Amino acid sequence: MKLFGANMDHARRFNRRVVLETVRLQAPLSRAEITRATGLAPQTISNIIAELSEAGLVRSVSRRSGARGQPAVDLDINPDGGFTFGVSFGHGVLLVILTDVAGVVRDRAELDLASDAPEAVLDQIAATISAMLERQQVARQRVWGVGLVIPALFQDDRLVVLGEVALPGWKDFSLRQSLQDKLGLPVLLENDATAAAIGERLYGAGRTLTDFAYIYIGAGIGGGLFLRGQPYRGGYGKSGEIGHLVVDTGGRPCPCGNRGCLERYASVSLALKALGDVQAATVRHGDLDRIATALDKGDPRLLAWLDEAAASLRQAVVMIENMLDPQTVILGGVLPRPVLEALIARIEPLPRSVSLNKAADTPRLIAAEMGPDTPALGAATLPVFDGMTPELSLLFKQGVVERI
Amino acid sequence: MKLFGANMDHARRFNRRVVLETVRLQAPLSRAEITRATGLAPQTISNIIAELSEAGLVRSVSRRSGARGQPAVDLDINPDGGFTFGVSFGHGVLLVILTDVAGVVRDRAELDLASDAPEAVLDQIAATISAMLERQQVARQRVWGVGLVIPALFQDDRLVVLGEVALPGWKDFSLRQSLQDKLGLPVLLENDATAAAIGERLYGAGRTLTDFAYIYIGAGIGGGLFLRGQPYRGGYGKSGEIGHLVVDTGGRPCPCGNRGCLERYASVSLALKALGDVQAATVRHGDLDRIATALDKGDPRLLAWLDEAAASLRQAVVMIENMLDPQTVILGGVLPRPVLEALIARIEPLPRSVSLNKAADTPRLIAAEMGPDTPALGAATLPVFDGMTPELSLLFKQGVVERI
DNA sequence: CCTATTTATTCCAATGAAGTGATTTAATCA
DNA sequence: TGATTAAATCACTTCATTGGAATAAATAGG
Repeated sequence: MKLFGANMDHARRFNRRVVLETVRLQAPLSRAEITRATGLAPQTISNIIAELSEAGLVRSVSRRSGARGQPAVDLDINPDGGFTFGVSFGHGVLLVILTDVAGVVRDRAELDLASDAPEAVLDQIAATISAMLERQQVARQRVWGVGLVIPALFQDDRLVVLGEVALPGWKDFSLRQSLQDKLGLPVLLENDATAAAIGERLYGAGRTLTDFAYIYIGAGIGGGLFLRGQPYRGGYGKSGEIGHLVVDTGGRPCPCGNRGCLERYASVSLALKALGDVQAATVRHGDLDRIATALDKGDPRLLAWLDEAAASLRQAVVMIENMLDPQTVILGGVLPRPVLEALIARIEPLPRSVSLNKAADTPRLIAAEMGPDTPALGAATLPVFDGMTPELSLLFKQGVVERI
Repeated sequence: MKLFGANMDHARRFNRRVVLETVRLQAPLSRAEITRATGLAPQTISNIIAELSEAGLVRSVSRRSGARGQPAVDLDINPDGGFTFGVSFGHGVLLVILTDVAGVVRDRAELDLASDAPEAVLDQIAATISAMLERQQVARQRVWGVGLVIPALFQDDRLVVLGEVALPGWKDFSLRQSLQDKLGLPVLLENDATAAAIGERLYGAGRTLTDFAYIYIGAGIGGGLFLRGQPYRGGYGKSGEIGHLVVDTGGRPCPCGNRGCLERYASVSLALKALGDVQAATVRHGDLDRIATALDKGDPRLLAWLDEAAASLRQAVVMIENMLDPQTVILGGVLPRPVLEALIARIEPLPRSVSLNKAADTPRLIAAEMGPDTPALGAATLPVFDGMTPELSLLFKQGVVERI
């Protein structure tokens, strides 16, 4: 265990990020307001804003009026200040999106995978990214980085397989480094649930939260944790494997070796199976539409799945609450919004837990705000998070994305 | 959500703590070694050590020899640099211990509570502390603070009651502030499990760990989390309520309203009940001896309890692992060491979880190193932790204990 | 035994970050 | 129109870390 000391340069970078994050979360706001929010001196804020404007990350939007005194100049994040790519990949579909640092999607491409081999996939990603940059007239040096999301767990950039084997040939492939070398851009790798949690934190239901758990419903079930304002990845980078929380002692057997795991009751694969899909291990966009339609029509097979999924998720939510006492639990994933809401309606009311007597203004369970593109959107937020979020300990190890 | 900026003074205090913590964990070591460990310049370390020696927190112990070059001067923490009190209180017994900053117990007193009223208890604590200071010839200004541990959860220094009501009259009493005013010393309040986790982190099985979960077996079951090198208290300060993790769906009813909670299978109260104790809601020291004796004699009633407790704890450990992927899980509490070890032996082998394929050098489940005095020992470490541990975010809000 | 080498530590001045206090700017209020 | 209020900036100060040179004290080798 090594503890690093801080110097002025660390403090400097830390403060730029504090200011940037404050602007991002509370824009529009003035220099004077940033001063009050951060506790830094007005002069310091003035200097930092000058630098951030110079770098094109922050812009002046308007003068305020109506109050006494010199009118405040409102600032916000300059959307053209930077761009990121989000790549989600899994189950035969490759989704690439281009967003700006304000979180607006600028371009989007959905492709069928030509091959399952790692090298071929990376080539396809690289080609798509180049084409998008060309089409949108974005210079490569204005791209902060590329987020890559895969529905799996990692340790040191390599896949870790817990239950069934998903992707043969990928296990010992250093995905992140290979793509980074190929693109000449910073690449960040994350599992789907954590990426989704980061996305919700930056632009969605978690904007103002520091501590929450994200339950990701995809082909399987994943969990992303945000604790003390930072994603929590655990001692070895594999936290949030809530799909294997036991919600029914002695219940259905799971490939992980235990019985009654959450994933055996609440995944999209199971919804598809309930709807009569034989090959439900993979989830494609059309499948999600079918689920939405089934809900619309009140298909009893889907309703039965909903009930079962809700019952098991209810258990999981209470476990998460009792263990972590989060501000809230966010339920999300690839499910269409109406299905998600139907699910939440069935999960409630929640049983007693430590979260019971908390302030009433935060509900215990809320729906994620990003839609079915969540994995790619979450991926796209990774470089923004890496380059914007203030966390001293991260500044000690030179981060992947450094823009200020 | 408010983000604070850093200034030179923050960096300064942060660095003193980094150095102090490095010395604490790796002593004996030289200035040059601290330089390499922290990444700070040799001159900086020299200055900081000069200051810390001046303040009496660090001392030179010896010159090293045998190697080339100017011999290094070994440093370590000066035990006389400061003192703390640990007070644990619950179930009719008050335990007060005096320790130095190196973690050595200097004095100890076990008292029966004269009364259950808050004011009377605080008076008794204050009197005991004054007597100890007198007896050990320790000046009050050399005391960093007092840690107070109660087997309950808090929110803003007030008790929060989840299931049964434990202490009538205490619910709306501002314990910490009252005792602090009475003593004229910084007082820190914590629940038993979190305090025990902090204690293990500073002086016990968690010395070199940054991420672990502590399962506290007392009258009930509590959990303390240590994440990213800091205790994790959750969004509202009530994390770690693992006694109410459901380990047996539809199992025994629990006062919390659910069924099959861990606490219904694995607490010391239940062990006592199994041994025929009718009034098992409270646990006294004699009770623990009885449990140890029962194990010694192979009492089948205790063995049955051990098996049941082990089965439910096994579930809980796997849940914790899958949710948090900690470096390890520490099992501790008030149980005598042989009983704790018998329990661990019965919990193993652990089922599959994300922790399965981690580096083999860290076992998945280990026993706590502090004995039955754990609550008070943990309490005593609270001021040390507060005054020594480097965490920038804590420095923003003026901490309770400030010694450097 | 003496000198070169190695390593730890300290002296002194430089750097560069935030902070301070006075000043300027630009609005509303009366 | 002048007083008041608040935002933002200018010129200068403060101070913790840093960098480079110097010093101290041991071992290694001839």
